[in-house]
Amino acid sequence: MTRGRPQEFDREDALERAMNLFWSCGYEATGMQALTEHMGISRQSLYNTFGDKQSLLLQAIEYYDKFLFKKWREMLLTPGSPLKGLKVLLQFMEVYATSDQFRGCLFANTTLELSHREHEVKELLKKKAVKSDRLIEDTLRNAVQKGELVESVNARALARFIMNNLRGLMVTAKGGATKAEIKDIISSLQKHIEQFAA
Amino acid sequence: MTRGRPQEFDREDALERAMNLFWSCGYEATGMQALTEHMGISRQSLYNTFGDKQSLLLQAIEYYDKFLFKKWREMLLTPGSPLKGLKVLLQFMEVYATSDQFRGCLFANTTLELSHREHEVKELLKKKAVKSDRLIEDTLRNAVQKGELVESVNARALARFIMNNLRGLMVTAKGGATKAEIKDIISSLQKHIEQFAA
DNA sequence: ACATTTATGGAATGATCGTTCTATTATTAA
DNA sequence: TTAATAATAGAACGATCATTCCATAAATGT
Repeated sequence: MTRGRPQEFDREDALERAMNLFWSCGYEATGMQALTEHMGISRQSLYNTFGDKQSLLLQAIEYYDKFLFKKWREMLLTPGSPLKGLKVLLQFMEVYATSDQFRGCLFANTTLELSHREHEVKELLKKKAVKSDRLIEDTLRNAVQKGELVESVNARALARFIMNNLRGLMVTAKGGATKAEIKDIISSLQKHIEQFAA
Repeated sequence: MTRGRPQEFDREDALERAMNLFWSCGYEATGMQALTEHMGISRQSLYNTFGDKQSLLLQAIEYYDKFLFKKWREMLLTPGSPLKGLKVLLQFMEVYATSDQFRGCLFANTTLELSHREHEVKELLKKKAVKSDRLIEDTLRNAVQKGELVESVNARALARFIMNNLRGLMVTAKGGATKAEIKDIISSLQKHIEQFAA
């Protein structure tokens, strides 16, 4: 069917590298030259495969989405108990926020940098934010169903509250907060959730 | 004493305009040409008075600090009761986060955009973050002293938790959250605080 | 009058930006 | 072989970036 020379580089690999550069440096600070070098492909191949810079960012965000939610789902599901899964996630966020390799969240970074002037980017990020909220909300509903949380809990509001705290953590941690500060925040959030334990 | 032509423009006015531009557009997206136009002074005057772009940003952040904490202190103090003052502040943040003129927080915006590569900027922003935490912490201690909060409350941890939520709100709101989402978050935060009411 | 400081406008710097074009080579399917 | 697709390198695009230099005019204190 298809004719012509096949693609040599792995599209996913190149995209992952682009994602990492956007994640580490931000959108404006990441130049096309740095991208080609870090992705290991030529300028033409980049434009042919991913389009212009903004289009590449959108695809990098989608890749980050896949990458992130896979990890989140693993943490939320594997412990068997939804509430324990949530604690694993929060514990992981604490470790990440206090690590030397911390570079925030690509969603949060890009939201603050671009959402006010790039409508297409904003729309995509809005969907991802809703998706995050839903994932936590579903986890909370599972916890209610398994009798781990009281039925009177407002799962949607609590999920939004938790996600708001995680977004805040991305700012607090990037601002150079100490480990003690991060621990205080996660600990407070844990206790807030335990309030609704059955 | 001083000889020569006196400065014609008002330094504070020009700085406020610079702050507003950085606040609305971000650091990288704000060009020197846009700054001179919006500040109403010539390029030379800008460099003579404020130094280079990064130096101008640092001064704009200081101006924002003055501007912000003055407003916060007013809200926290005027109602007479520390706890009521805190509620006024949270209510104000809810209104701001759901307004059409919302443009986030200059501290948060700049933290995510620059703190990972501009050490001097990061240091300054770290100080402002600590200052915010302290302001809330002091308010909470006043509330304890006035018998509005139980003595067992960990004022420092709670202050950090509140500030983390406000930072999160700056991301959540910029991501295009609905008014219902913002209300859920502020409402949850209010209830969390009321937990410690005496 | 004189020295000093500021303001203004224009030109120029060198660098980098994202993007496109051209030309050449390589690898596939028909 | 031929047509089609992809890879690479290099040049060039026009635009914008932050910054500096220059020349000139205006307003001050001594």
